[in-house]
Amino acid sequence: MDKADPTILSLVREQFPMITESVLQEAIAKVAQVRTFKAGEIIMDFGNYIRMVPMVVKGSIKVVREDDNSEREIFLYFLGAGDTCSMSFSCCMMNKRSDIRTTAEDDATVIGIPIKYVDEWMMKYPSWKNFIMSSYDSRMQELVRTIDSIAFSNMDERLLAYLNKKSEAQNSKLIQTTHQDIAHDLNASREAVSRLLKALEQKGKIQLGRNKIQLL
DNA sequence: ACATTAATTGTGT
DNA sequence: ACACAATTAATGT
Repeated sequence: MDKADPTILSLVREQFPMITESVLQEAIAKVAQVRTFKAGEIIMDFGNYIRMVPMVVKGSIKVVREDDNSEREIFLYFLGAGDTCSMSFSCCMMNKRSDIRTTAEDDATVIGIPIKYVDEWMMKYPSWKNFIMSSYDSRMQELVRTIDSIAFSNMDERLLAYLNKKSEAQNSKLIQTTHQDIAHDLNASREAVSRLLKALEQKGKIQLGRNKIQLL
């Protein structure tokens, strides 16, 4: 057995206070791997098998779904520090390929838990089970809200919700992105996004600049 | 500092 | 959605 990595141990204590049992903290530090991704890098793609369940330590990660046939992509949600990827549970438990793609928004750091432990610890450690369940629950609620906004909201509300989530994920009111990228995430045309953004600017909700959007 | 070019954003149909 | 105009940032001279 390897010994517990002190770096991982302190990361777990800092970012995942929900995990209380120190035996579990040490178990994580023994088996987990730290992985870093540069901004824009693809972490998980469609069709990939999941080997690890990631726990996000730093940066933010964008989760998107691609339509079966074409190149159309649609934004699902962001993961930030302290979050974990609920999709990866269902995938790795069922030993199924990934239905989603995840990319690093910023430079991101995750600690990966090999799937065999994810399962094993469910029985062994109550706080692990609790952690998994509650993050599953909150992700589920967030997904429902996303579906609502796609199904029932106008584009301008969707756009505003997207901007807010992005800002929250990055802990910054200043968003660095292009209209084209937003349009891609929302599965809309770039012109429509530009026009809606300008309308939002005139309502005093945001301030536009090249490659940046300031939330007010 | 100025000109050139590429990328991003704005507008009319 | 398309075509093109205008603006801004980056790069070279």
